[in-house]
Amino acid sequence: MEPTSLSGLPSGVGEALEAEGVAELYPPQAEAVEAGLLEGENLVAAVPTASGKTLIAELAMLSAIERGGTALYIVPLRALASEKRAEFERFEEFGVTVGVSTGNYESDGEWLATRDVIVATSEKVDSLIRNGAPWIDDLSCVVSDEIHLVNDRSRGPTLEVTLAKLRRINEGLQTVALSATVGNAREIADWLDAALVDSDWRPIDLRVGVHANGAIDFDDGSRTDVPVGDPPTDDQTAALVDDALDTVEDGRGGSSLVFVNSRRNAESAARNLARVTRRHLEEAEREELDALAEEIRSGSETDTGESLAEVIEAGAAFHHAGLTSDQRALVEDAFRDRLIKCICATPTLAAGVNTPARRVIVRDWRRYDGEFGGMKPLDALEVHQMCGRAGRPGLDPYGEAVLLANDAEQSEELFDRYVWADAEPVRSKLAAEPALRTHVLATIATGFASTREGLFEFLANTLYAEQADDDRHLRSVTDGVVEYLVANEFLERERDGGREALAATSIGHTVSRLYLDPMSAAELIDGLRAAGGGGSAASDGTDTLDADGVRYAPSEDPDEQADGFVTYGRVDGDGKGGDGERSDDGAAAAAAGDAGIDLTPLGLYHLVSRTPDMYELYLKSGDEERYTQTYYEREAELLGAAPSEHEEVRFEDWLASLKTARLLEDWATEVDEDRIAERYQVGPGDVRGKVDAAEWLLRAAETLAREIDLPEAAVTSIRDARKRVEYGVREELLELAGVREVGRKRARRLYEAGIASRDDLREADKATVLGALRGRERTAETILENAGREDPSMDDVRPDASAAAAATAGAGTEEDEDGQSNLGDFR
DNA sequence: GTCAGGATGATCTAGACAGCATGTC
DNA sequence: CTAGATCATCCTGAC
Repeated sequence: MEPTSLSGLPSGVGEALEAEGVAELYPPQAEAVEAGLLEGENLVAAVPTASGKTLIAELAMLSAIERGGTALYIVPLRALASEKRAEFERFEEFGVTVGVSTGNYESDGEWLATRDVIVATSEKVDSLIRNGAPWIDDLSCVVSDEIHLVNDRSRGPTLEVTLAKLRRINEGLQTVALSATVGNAREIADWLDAALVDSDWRPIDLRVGVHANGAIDFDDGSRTDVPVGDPPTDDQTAALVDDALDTVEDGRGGSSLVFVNSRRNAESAARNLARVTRRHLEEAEREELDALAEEIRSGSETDTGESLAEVIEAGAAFHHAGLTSDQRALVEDAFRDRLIKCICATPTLAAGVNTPARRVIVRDWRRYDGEFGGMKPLDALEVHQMCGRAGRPGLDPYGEAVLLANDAEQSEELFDRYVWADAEPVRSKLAAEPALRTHVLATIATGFASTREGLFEFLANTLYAEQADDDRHLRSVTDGVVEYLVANEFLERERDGGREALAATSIGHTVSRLYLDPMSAAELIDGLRAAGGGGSAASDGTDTLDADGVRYAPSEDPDEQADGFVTYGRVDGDGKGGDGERSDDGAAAAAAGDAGIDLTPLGLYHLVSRTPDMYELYLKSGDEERYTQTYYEREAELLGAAPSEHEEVRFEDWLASLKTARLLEDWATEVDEDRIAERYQVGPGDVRGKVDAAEWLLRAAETLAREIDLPEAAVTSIRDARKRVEYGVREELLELAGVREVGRKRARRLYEAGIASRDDLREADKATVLGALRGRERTAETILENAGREDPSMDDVRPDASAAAAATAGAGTEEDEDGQSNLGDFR
């Protein structure tokens, strides 16, 4: 089937595809077309990675657009959204417009409505539905990429529910779902009332094998010797990477992708393999790599950045979530450009953007899992996804995926478990409390259901219902969740004649729209109420707003306390307990004495850190004592009642949150990034992640504080705390850091040079500004312009030396808690 | 006295979505 | 409490 013979596409598209090199549709693509893809039929395509799934999606969307409709493309990761946008934009010459909507990158809402194709993450789509984005109603085609992720415990249910909602809103909606090859594609197709294309076909051959005893046994029966024992390739991985580099096509050796099970392993393996890749570099490559390393170093002065730079110089790299998104993108691009010869990665890369390699090496096939209680073998699906990264279209005659085994016995096990095995079936994870908590609330708040029965009727459209023998379990979890939501006043029961109806309260609507886990919202509300809505921190002493003794204790309705599950996270008592005394029974004494607890940044950071929407920091050895100590010292700042120290698990969580809060506080007091990374033993990417999450949650907290009528001073405290994490500065720099192009470092330099505000920037002596900015004229001009200065030009201005000196001295203004380790600190 | 190298014990463990306001493909 | 790799530390034995 040739692309030009397809009907129903915008004119010229067929020819354009042909020009791209699509002479003939791949068999699965042709099968999809025969199943009515171009006529709006539903379709599930379960095919291997890189076998033309994207074209299937494109054909569906283009034909929908040709019929006058619009399409939505749902991706699992933000990084994939931009990748897909770039891909789809090649159809702009046919008048097809593309827009993206994700959490951190949003095209204007109205503008989006004019796009033909919108790319969004599943959470964003869910959020858009909750917030009533009008264009959702007008969609004619939805494509869901990587739909096997409904199997994911934490994020799968959202995709499942979102698809159910989209299909409910618009009965005629064409649904196209793309999946990896899974055990039960038929079931997914049945759920979506779709035709099924289930195929193992690939455009590039993939050979999968197991390496043991110096040779790879491939699934096609062939065997390749790759001896081990010749330093510096004296381990399996190194030997295989070396071997791949020896197979030269068009002048360059084959690249490898190594999957390992921890960040530490990724970094140490990269160091090890750098010795191998280094020997395969040419002079020109060496220079380019040096430039890349330099870019990494200038981007983030952390240990992680430094060790990444070091291995990059040798043509290797590691890749995991501790890297910033910049660092990751840089590594991915350089690998695609064939400059980096080998990446050692955690599973970030298996599900992420497209980074094919000549050879994939699955070094570790077990990973620690706390719930499982030990090292758990990876799912076959996961390993298949990794292996699917082997084979670069147009470069490799075939891809090779190699699993590593210690001996013949293990080799056999790996063949059975992964090489010959089919991927596991996808199972809905919807019937779990955390998932239902948020989706039940949203379902009612957005009017998809208004009674208990209505809820079940809606949930019958999910994959869970398709798979479950009966819905008793789902019903019982749902009932429990409804109780929880009612007890926390997110939902209320109404008598409507004889029937009992469910409706979202005003707060419930807010929580749904904020996209918060209701449990996070409950935690935030309880914490804020327990604080008594005191004025802002000692900064200005205006505590007048709570002078009337207003205390925001929770309601004392005894019914609410009947069930531990229902009242989880609520604060008992009347808020008149002793002065911040710790309560040993978990009740009472939440609020402090007469002055009320101020909302300090640390208190707020701790509050947001203990919500389920914040990923927990791990307590390492020694942390338990360290943060117990911190807890005693700063107990008065923390909001709400601490769990008793005897409740070990909950108390540990409390300390872990305190650790996160301290990290955020460090960030908000201008502690250097590398210092933070070292102190908490995290990567720069983790710091950014924590800061982003805190920013988001504090914004939500601000809205909730208004909703529950806390005094304006409390709202202001929250906003200031939020801005301080957002910019990473102390209070006095908030205004400066709000100026575009002024970050935490420049703000501090300007401040030390005597410039403290936007007005100062407009009025200040230019020589001072230039001096503070270390003589960078372009930067200084841009900043002055952004601050609204009439005459930003720096022509003929010479930097003021004393300002430069002050700025430099001020750059080290961080608190030092290590004390003796820093004798040079004269402050 | 020193140092290589083995035995023992301690330590640690993947990932990443959302809001909102601006400026950017 | 579960597992396994890695790393720090201590110990041994050879010189």
